Amino acid sequence: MRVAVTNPLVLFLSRRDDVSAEEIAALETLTLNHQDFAAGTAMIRQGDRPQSSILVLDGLAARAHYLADGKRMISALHIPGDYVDLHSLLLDRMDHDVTALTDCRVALTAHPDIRRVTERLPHLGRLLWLSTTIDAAMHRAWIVALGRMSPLSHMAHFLCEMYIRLDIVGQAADHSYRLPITQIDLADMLGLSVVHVNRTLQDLRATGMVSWVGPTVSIKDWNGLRELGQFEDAYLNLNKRPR
Amino acid sequence: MRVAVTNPLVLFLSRRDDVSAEEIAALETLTLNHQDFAAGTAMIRQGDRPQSSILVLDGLAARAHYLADGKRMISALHIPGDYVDLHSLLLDRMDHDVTALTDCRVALTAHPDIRRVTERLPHLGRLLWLSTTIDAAMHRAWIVALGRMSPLSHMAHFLCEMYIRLDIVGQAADHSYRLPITQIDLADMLGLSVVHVNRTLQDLRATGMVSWVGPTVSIKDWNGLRELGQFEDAYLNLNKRPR
DNA sequence: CGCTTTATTGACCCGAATCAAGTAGAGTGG
DNA sequence: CCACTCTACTTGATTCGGGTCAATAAAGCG
Repeated sequence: MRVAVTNPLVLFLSRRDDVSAEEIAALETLTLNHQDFAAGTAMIRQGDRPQSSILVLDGLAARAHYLADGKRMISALHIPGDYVDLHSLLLDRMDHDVTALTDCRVALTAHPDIRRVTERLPHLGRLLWLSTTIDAAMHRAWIVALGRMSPLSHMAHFLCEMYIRLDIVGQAADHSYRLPITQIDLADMLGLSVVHVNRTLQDLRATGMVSWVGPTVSIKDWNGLRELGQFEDAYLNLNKRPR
Repeated sequence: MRVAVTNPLVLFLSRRDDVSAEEIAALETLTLNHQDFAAGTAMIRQGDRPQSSILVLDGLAARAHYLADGKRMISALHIPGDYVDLHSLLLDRMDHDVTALTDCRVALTAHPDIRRVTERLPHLGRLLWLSTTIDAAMHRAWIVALGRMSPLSHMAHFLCEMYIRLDIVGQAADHSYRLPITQIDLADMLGLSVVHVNRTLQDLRATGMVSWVGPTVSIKDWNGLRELGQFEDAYLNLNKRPR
């Protein structure tokens, strides 16, 4: 029996810098402890003080914030290869929930182990640091889209981002990928009402640039969608270079 | 003549963990190289590949993103003690400008020097990593406010955040601080039009919770403002503990 | 003291929220 | 196998928050 598919975190990091065999081995050891979460369940809750960090191996997870009046906002969507809460290694308490939007398989990585690895392999430490700064860059892109883009452009931007990110970890092909999320989830990512998301999605489909049937997104006109969403991939740091 | 006021970065870090004398010395050495920027000038531009990172010593700096149609969005406001672009140590190219909103004095810290320090003093390295994860946490708080809060609450949240952050680095007293920014800048941080910012500001003043005269913000009713802005300071990681 | 930038106000309009109702699927169980 | 239920999706009507446009007042500032 073959060893499990390549660790998606290795794919994520390898896209940005060379990852040595020793570093890969360290990551494999770090991510041995798997766990499953059913769609809709919370992996971590606001206020928790986790002793380990969660790496998504399969499925989609979201960072969810709840307001006093019950409103929800999703500040990030995480895919396989994403370290959802690596920052909890350094942070005090979780300032948000992490929720499984679909059934998820994750790896739990104990904080002391991570710390040990980063001290033994400083370059790998920097790569992990890098992954949290890419998170921050994605946050900024979302801020810009929330603050200054039309819903239509925002949605286009979101679909572009998801394509690139999923492609890197081998979950997209031919400008097409699975995105099994509800319009409710999407509304909470775009900061819109569900009704308006539905209408915006219809407008987007009407452009012919994208089809989104069931869980499958297919980008028919990549350049058009990129332009509509003013999507520049620079913030995802896709260049392979020494870090 | 006395040595310059304590490095605000040391204040920032000391609030979150003990910083040893050796670490402070290393930071002082790192931040010797000062430079001034006039209000309105760009310290770094989108697309740049900086060889050093900027620490704000005095003044206010913003991360500014420009869209195709000329719209501007500010994704973060930085104050003394903030490492504006520490992430450029790891990232490829700047995905945004860094602009001086007021006259600024900064320290330029060369990337090789930072790298060397973090390898020699891993704990200090983690503290710097921590500062970038706090940036990310602030980004998330802004995302939530942009997506799901009313302009009035958003503004209240913003003023609460600024008070806490400025207080930590000794730039606030008695719930009062200097915030010499224009309503134009504020509009680009809140994702609103200038006109609406002006009106919202009047509404906020009308609550009596805040006065903002000239450059001076005075919070008259901290608890009221906190509640209005649903401000929870957890995301700023104000607990001093081992990191 | 002009000149430019910022702050303020009013009129008008449009985009997005809200409210309400109905449709379509996917399970579930009798 | 079909009624029942739950959730997600869709559509229409209405309301309202916030944008846009335009004009004026008030600061800064060279």
